[in-house]
Amino acid sequence: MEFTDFSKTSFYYPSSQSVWDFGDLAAAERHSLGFMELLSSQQHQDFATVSPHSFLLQTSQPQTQTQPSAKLSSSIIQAPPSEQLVTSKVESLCSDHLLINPPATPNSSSISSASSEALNEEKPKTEDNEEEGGEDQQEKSHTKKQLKAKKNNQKRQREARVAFMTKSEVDHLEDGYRWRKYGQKAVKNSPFPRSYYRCTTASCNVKKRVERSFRDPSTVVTTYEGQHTHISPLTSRPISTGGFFGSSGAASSLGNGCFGFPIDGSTLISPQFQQLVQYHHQQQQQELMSCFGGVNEYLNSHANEYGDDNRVKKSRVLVKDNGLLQDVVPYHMLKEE
DNA sequence: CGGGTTTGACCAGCGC
DNA sequence: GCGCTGGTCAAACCCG
Repeated sequence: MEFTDFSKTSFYYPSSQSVWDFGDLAAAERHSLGFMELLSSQQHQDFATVSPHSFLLQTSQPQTQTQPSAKLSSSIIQAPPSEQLVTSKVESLCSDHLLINPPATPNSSSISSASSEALNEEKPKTEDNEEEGGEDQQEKSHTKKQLKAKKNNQKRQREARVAFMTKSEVDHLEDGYRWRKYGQKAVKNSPFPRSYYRCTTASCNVKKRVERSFRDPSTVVTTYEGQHTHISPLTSRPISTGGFFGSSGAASSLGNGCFGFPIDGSTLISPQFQQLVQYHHQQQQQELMSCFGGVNEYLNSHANEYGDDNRVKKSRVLVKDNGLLQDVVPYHMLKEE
């Protein structure tokens, strides 16, 4: 099995409600903020999901096409619920690419409403489909309901989306889940079509769009919508043996973050990202230790900037204690400290 | 034969 | 209202 090299992946967070036009990534980048700016601009959001890697992602450096594969860059673009586009383009000190994950189930009202609608869509209570049975019928009725909702003058609200860019020659990147393509559309101002995929798992309505950036044909933009309601069918490794956050949907397995700060039920990390990070981690585990050293150094030197952000403090302390690193990093590596 | 892909058609939202 | 665009459907097709 061959997994996507997510070390070359940049992450984006389109608004849950606004349609992200990836044809204008350059515009998004023009609005990029430094990572610290991103942090400060997100004070209203729960940033317990910030990883130490992210703290390392401070130096801003343009991403170029000619970038050698060994030279990695990372982008974080987040569109907060206010629909204000906040972007951050950062580069990792340890050639890493991790994102600050905005709430998969955000506190904001806009996304929360989207989530609740998604729930309603998943478990609709209608009179239409009472006589209908089976998956197909449910899907059809689901569509009917969508149409009905639209007719009721309700703007269709989308699930929270997460998108990321990956340098790859392959359009459809293996991410551990099984997808069924259900559509393809030509993209305006782009010679590359956009493909639409749906998770093949029954009762899981996660979708993803895959398109190639027309500005950088070597870059594939993948946008996930929704959250998996199941564990990745292609992932069998449990969290304790190498997963960053554990498998998607297994909230109980998120007892500790890979970076040392605890991830409890209120910590908002989307399953997609957990999965991505998991693969990412498997590839770059070797680099972690040096990264964490940098994290603590950085956190200490920027303590004032973070103010009394308990989450930052917590991560700093716990990183020192290795946290779940004890699980994911070979013992001898820890001992070498 | 089952599951995935292709592709034309359809629909809704949005801007003019 | 009209046209454009994004998103989805579904029949036909492909493939192992």
